[in-house]
Amino acid sequence: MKTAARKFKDTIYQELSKTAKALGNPHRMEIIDLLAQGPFTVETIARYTGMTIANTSQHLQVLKNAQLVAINRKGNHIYYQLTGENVYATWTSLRELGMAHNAEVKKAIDDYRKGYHNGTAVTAAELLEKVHAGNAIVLDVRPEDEYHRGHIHNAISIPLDQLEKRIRELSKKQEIVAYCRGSLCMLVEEAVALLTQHGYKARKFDDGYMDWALKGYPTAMTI
Amino acid sequence: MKTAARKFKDTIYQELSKTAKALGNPHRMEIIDLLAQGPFTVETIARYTGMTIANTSQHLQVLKNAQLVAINRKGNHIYYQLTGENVYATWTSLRELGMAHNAEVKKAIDDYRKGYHNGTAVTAAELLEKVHAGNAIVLDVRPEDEYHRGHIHNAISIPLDQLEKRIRELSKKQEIVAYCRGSLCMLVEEAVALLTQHGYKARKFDDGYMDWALKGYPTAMTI
DNA sequence: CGGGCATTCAATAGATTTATTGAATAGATA
DNA sequence: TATCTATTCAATAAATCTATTGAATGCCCG
Repeated sequence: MKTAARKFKDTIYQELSKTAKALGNPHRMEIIDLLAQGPFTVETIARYTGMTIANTSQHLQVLKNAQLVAINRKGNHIYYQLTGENVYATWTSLRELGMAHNAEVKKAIDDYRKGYHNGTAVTAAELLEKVHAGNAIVLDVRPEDEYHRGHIHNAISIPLDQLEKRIRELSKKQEIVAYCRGSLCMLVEEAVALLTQHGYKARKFDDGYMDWALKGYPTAMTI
Repeated sequence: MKTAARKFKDTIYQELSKTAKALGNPHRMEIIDLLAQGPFTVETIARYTGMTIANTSQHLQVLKNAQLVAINRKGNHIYYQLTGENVYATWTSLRELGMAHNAEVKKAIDDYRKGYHNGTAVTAAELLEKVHAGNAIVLDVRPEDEYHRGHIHNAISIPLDQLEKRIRELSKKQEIVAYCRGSLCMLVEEAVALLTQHGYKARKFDDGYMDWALKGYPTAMTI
């Protein structure tokens, strides 16, 4: 026979583990990571993650049941978004833990970054100084709507997929510091490689926008 | 064909989800919660969680493979312990998230508390007043070492497992406000029930020490 | 060296999770 | 009202996770 205390604990841990289970799938982790940038439709999420629509929807239902995401109808589309900042905070916590304890993760990131030969990254403190001094072009290479929702103060937006054809908008004389979402987002690597290749003085800020914003550093948004 | 970027993401999310998966089981969550108190043997963990030894061992292997716990031989026993503070930090983050978003959890805690018929809890503001006025005994029922690391200003320490035999140290005339860790810790409920049963005027402060300290209310520590 | 004890391993059946498929639904638009 | 479109549901087979059992391992101590 179980004591009341045992039953209580069983319930609590059972319920709490549901949250962790919902996060414990690679596709759903990628979805959380993506939704941290803002609300997206099922179709967009599916395209980003390379899943079928039906499969994506199914994973979104799991996240919704665990109260990690919520929906928001707009016209013919349904936008999914995180239910709160604490969802992203927990995902960050898990990511940090994984990155600290899992050698495979470290190796994969290292290998991928090394493949680009993009030199060392600018630190947040260095970038803050550059932003204040105004002696560097800060370049946001994320998709444009993510830029509009929030970006580093004084940054300009050229999404990666437009960078090649719009590259003349940039100056070869000033240093360019490019950034994207951060941590696991590798848009910035491709951007810096492209810029360097075209003779620009480009460096990367690979902490990304989320980290910058979380530090309370200056941001802006356009409406 | 998958792009290099897609392969990279697959690897990363696959690996990161392993950590979340390891945490995504009620038994393993309880083990993590227990190991936060310090190292324990398999047998102790099994007894505490109500599992068989073999099953406990199996879950511990899962946690070990995910690098969340490590072993430490001592004589004939093997002690399991968390591999770092960040493991507990992540578990805390998950717990907070679950408690914030999961109605079942809130309800279970509520119901369990109600089962003790310990009356209503003292709010933090009320307790603050009582502490200032000095017209209540503030009683810390956590294990003694936790009391020493930090406690509510002017609280006295009688760990729950010593309360029955040391109960005469308390006065029946003054109101007693007991507290423990908070959230999932139910020591305080048992303490108040015991005190009431012995004719003391006891109430509970069930936010617990962590909440009190986080509010910036007065605390003290002994060395 | 050998008995005893704590822990792990291996096998298995039952439960849960996952991706895929094609059909169903619910809002918007006309 | 009928049609269109984005999204969800339902069914299924394959994969993975879980608890249980009993046997195997490895370490201590006499």
